[in-house]
Amino acid sequence: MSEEKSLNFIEEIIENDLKSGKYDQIVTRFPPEPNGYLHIGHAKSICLNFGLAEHYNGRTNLRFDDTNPEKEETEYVESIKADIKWLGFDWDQELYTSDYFEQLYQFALTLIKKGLAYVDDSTSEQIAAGKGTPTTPGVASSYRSRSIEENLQLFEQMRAGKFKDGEKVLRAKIDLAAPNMLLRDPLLYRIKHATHHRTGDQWCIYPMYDFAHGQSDSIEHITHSICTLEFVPHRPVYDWLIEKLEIFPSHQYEFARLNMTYTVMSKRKLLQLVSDKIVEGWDDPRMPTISGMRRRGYTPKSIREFSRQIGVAKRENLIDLSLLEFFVREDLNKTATRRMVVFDPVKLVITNFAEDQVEYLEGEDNPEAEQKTYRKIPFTKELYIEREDFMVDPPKKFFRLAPGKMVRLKYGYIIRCDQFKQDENGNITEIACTYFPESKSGSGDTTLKAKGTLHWVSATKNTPVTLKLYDRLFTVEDMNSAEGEYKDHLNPQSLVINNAALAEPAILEDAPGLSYQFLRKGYFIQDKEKEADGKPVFNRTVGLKDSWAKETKK
RNA sequence: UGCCCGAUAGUAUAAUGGUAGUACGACGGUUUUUGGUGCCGUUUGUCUAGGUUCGAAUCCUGGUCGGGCAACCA
Repeated sequence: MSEEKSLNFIEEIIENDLKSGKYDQIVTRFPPEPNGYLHIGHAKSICLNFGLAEHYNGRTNLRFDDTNPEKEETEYVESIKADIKWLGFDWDQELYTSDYFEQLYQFALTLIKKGLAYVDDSTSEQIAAGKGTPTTPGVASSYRSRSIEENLQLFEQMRAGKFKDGEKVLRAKIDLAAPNMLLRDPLLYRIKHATHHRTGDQWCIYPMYDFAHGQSDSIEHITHSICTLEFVPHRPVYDWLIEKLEIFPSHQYEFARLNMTYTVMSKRKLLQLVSDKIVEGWDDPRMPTISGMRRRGYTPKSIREFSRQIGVAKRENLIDLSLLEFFVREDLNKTATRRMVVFDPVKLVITNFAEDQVEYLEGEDNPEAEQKTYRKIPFTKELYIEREDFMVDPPKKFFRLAPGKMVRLKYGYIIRCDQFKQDENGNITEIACTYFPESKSGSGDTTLKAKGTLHWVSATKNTPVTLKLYDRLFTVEDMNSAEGEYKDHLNPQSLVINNAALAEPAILEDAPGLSYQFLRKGYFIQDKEKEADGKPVFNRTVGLKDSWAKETKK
């Protein structure tokens, strides 16, 4: 980290706290609720929390915020841990808010004994009504004036399971006229006779977010508790509880959550996409989840770089998907193994090449690599090229194959198109070419020149592959302000399957998990699933930039 | 009509009272056995009205616009 970089507002706070001696070491935490899979928005938070601790020699706890047994599952715990590790971060301690249930209960007793909390028998409707509105103060329920002894007894009975769900709650006694609605006696505990993924049936009362998060931060001596903007109005509650409980003063800081074009980022909506089977699962490559992006071929580095570049601020934002794509291309360009795959094959015959001859050409695995490695590519009389790479009557700027024109076959020879065949509908069925042996790749011969270079595969020595071409899940840029239901804007083209593609044979020998660039096409990664007949499936991570496509649109 | 947060190119993000910069995008050029990559260049910005000051994106006041807050969710 030698480069001069300006600080974001949280880094400024930390540097000041370190300089002033307020803290010797910073402690952050990443506090996911295990009720869904992590998405790219969480990745921003993970990079922030873990990155800060890394940079300032602090530490970061992973704490599962599991105070709502009805929504939380162990499956989610495991996926969250795997995603954080995959992103390249290590937590100091693995913790659960449920580990603190006894401690939190004791905190609640402390509050009651101080006359700062009371058991309320009102229904949730009555409580909501009693809170008033933003412009009118709330009114106290008759239970607000219960004695400390009665509150203590009732709260113990709540824990002991004497009451049904919703019969009673514990509330803080703060200020029913506060302009901040959250200060109007917020709920601290509710009764839920539900089985918790870790504590089982040990508890039937569960703390609310407000009574769990800040206290957990305090127990762990978190110095900088970083969360998203929607918790700003909770901060006075956070501070009030810490003050009244006289515990370690953690502080909360808020930043704007990540929004991205053409996608949704709420766990509720993502869960719906999964349960309504609009996508295949949480790790569907179209999902903005970490696991989906991993399956799609995104790299941890590209996500970390993306998080760094988007910065941290307090203003609402909507980040261009193209920025994420830039970072994954940047990373993959340096690391992806090059292979040739013809997506839409059309036959090409080299008329002056021997019938049964197979010539093995050498192809660089990656022109950007410092240590060059090569693979063999079989070259034969009959080949396939991309249908779109041939035109009978091409426009001026078309650098590809056309009658009488010359192109280079990548890693091979320059060829000239002499003839072509068409069916009755005008579709090209075969192209006949002459090749020039002296133009062989690497020969250094420069007498012949070709403007374009095409990728190709042997017609006899290739392997069929399935290609899954993914695109944005939605058709609307800003899904937050899109009219109607978000499901109205699903992109019908978000997945296009190509069953006709043919790949060079080297692809069968490659190590699993390799990132590929299919030459002139895009970045791909092999999917975990194969076709029933064993045919490999490749997911498109992102296409290559295509200035020809842009040109043709003009 | 209460309280809170925010407002800098198309999108993000810097400038911490002293030359408005960076990245992505867009556009153009160049190199190239990937119409990829690399390299070079162009373009567009301080929400508004006052005030303080030699000097304001920055400080103050009013307004406008955007977001949030009245879950036994987090």
